[in-house]
Amino acid sequence: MCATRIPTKVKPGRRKRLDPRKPPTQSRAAETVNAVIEAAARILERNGFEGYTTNAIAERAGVSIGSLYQYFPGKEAVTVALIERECALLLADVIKADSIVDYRDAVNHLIHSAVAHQMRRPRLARLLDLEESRLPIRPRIRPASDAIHETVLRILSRSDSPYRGNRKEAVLDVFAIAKGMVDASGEREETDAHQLEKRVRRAIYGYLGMRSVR
Amino acid sequence: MCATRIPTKVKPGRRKRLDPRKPPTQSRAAETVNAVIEAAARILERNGFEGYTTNAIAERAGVSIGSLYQYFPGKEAVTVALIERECALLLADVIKADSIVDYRDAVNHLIHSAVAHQMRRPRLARLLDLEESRLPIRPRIRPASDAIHETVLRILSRSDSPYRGNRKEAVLDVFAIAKGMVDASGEREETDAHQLEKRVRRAIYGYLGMRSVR
DNA sequence: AGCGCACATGAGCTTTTGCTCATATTTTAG
DNA sequence: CTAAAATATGAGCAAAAGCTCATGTGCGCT
Repeated sequence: MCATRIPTKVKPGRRKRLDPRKPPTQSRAAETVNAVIEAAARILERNGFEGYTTNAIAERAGVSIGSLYQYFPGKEAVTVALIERECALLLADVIKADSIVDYRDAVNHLIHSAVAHQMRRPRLARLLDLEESRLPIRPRIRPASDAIHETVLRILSRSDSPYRGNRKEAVLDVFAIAKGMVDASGEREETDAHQLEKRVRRAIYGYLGMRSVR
Repeated sequence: MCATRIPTKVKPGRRKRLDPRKPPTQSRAAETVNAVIEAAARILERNGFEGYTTNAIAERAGVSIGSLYQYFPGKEAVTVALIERECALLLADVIKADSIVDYRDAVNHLIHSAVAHQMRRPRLARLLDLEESRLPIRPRIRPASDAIHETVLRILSRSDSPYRGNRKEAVLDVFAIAKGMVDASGEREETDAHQLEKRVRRAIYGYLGMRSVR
């Protein structure tokens, strides 16, 4: 019963929240949240952006659409959560470079992390990169993203680094090179990570002015 | 009068055409087509994907929505036409590398073309790159795209090229490097093309095993 | 002049998709 | 055991966007 629906007036200027609505407190709620995020990942992997809708995500997750919206204010929030998750995974690996003493080995580890991360779920990684640059989502993803950048910056700033240029710029460029090559490789469905890694090393060594080892 | 609308049954499997519907024969029609393409470019440049709709494109072009659909079977077809146009522009510049005798100069020209192309309308170029990899549009864009790749391949295959690896692979990698760096640079709204060009050269020289000039 | 075809128009229909809310179920706490 | 809080459900609304078609206008040709 009850009255007809009051039209939802949304002021055009109003920004949509991208953070989860309620932090889940019970474990079943946490499961729901995870199921939703993983479902989103699987849909992206299988069908790309085609059919990447909230209803489809909820269905695939085996939860109702209402539940999805209980924890995420909108579709983009799900994507952001997914990006955060993947980003955290990458960070966990990247950060190990700090404990590698040899400069060259540390750089190699960074490159390896990037390539391995993209090769784990290539299509997903590539599509998330696209989404990340398409949406102005930055704020929410920043923490993890910044931590990664800072790690790379730390490596490039070591006393035994031969690099003498603008280091912050170098971090961004190195990222751009790796991302560019690795995404392109994923797009044409290459599978040989080792082979790709060698090529990325060539480009980055060249950029950083490091001599290649024969 | 006449019956109620017969619901347009579209089989899910049916592919949508991406090529223009009718080739315009009169000059006013050609003008319409151009206006639509340029309107699409301007909307992408100004507002990004937000509001990039067929209705908006038609309105901005100063033509009716019906006219748009007379020449383009759908929104994506407009995007494809726009990409083709930009791609042709790039090709026209890239192809000049063939007549540059010195190998290093030729490579530099290629890099310069790529950077200049992206700097001309940075946001547009970047968004089109995104669309290009997001949509499975390849078939229509292939001709121009292939011609560009072949030019690069020709340069890398010259007898005085020191590069000894898999050349087709190198073409793709060089593209990936340039595109990655240049898109990233556009994203953070850099404006110094010359500066960027130098950095791209470092990476590509490194990849190709060319010595940098001091 | 006048016929025919290319071109142009835009109201409005269909589809798609994001999202809400009234209600039901489960869990936790006292 | 019971009440309250957390969680789950899904029919269905609203908005946005894609697209059609009946109709009108202008251009070229004989």
